[in-house]
Amino acid sequence: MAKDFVKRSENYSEWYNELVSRADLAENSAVRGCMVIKPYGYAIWEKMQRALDDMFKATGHQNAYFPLFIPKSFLSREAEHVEGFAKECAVVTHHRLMNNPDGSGVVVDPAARLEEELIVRPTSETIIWSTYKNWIKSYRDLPVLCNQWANVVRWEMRTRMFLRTAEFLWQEGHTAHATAEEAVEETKKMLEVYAEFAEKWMAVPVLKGVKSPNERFAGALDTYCIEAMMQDGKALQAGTSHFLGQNFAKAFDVQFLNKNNQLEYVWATSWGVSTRLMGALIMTHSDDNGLVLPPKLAPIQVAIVPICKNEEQMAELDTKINPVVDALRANGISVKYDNRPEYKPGWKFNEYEFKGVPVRLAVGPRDLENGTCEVCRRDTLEKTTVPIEGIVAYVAQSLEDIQQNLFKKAADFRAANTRKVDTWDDFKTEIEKGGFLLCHWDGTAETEERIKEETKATIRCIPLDSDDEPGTCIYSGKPSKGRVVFARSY
RNA sequence: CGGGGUGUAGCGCAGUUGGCUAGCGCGCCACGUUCGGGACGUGGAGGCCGGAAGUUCGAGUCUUCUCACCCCGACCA
Repeated sequence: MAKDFVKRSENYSEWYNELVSRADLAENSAVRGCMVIKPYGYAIWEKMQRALDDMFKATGHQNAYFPLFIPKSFLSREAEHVEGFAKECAVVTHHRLMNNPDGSGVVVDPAARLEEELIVRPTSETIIWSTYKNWIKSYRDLPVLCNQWANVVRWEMRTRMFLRTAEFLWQEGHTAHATAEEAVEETKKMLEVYAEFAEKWMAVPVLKGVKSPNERFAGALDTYCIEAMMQDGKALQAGTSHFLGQNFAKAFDVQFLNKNNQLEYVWATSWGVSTRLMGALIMTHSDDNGLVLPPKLAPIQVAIVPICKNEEQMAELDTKINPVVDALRANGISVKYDNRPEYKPGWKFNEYEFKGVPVRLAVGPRDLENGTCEVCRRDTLEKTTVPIEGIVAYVAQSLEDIQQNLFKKAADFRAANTRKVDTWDDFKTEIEKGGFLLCHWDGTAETEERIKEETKATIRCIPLDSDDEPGTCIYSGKPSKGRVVFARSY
């Protein structure tokens, strides 16, 4: 049991903050709104990166890198785009400091003012499309399928660890295509990649859908998204994939000659997921005993705790356990054998439990006699004593079971908190309970806006796999083509 | 930018109507006993009381100014 750890039911956001800091994932930095991602948290991010990067490569993408700074004039080339980001940009105005004449440290040298200010990228469409102009002349140059792993800055008012920080890490894919159809296909393909990653790796069930015009990315024709449900019933946008049409090609004059020797503007997509996924991961699985990690993303999959009274016993345990460590590692399982004498077993149990290590093995004198070891699963906290002989297979199976079980638990939770609502009165009471509400909507921005004002709920997405029949809008009573997903969100 | 709040040891806090040597818990260091669910004892280290100015014999405490951070609203992956 975690000591002095607030329960989810008591104060969900405090639980989240405490968890992030006590599990050693991240901490606040000296810079407002910016966090330090600690080694354990970063190790999880690296595992996510690795899996995603492999998937991007497998779908034909290459990594590249574009500058952190964007000339101010670039940002304003696409009207909607600048409109969407202008209010949250960090701006570089000078390039030199000087000693303060009064002797108190350094000040900005007024003589070093930049001719044109530079924006710290909030996203890279503009700098990338200004580059693509040089890369693309002919249909033979297409498609361009690039991704970059980068940091971006959005000067947010209210920040929260991983969920919304002023600087965050992400990947952004930027592709260029000869036809609209191909670009749309790319947009959807990457949404599928994100959904697969979320479900297979993170064990987070997601809803695939398209955003209403209101919630669309600034400069996109269509924004596809995956939406996850957190344990407090709120929605979290976990990834987006945008069909940008020819907006950026026109803004940066990127044209190509097609097979008929005619000039055409290039079609674009962009897609991204960020360190926000860490927030999704934490809030989907973790419990009142701390972090719970799906085995596929756990930096340590198995922690082994020896139990002994003295050095001789420890030496004996070492000789028994080291082969087990080797055997597990030979099977691709990441193991931490924690034989530090400074910490007691009970302390270690709590430590690895709080950090979400999926499987813990404990081996003590009792086990030495019986040729067994104790296996404890983090998801269920069940303990079983098993023969040490078949331990590798047993652990491998447990890791798989945990991965499945976490997904199933999350999927069941989502199912239990998703419901159809048909009247406005019901809507107002149901939204207070949290979760996803499937409702008819008349398709207008006005209705969406009203509902948001009155209930703080927004349309999370229009589900892609909706087979719902037409109905009438929950708010206006006007005709609706199908149900959309309403929820309060992060 | 509005409304509310907090700055005292690494972290969490106490500190009375101004009063003499600024405390407590956790953590940290040393030694010993412990070790199957966060051990215990003894000893120890650690402070510009956010910053500046003022009132006073005397300021962590009162006044003014300032800075930073947190919470609630408008913005968002």
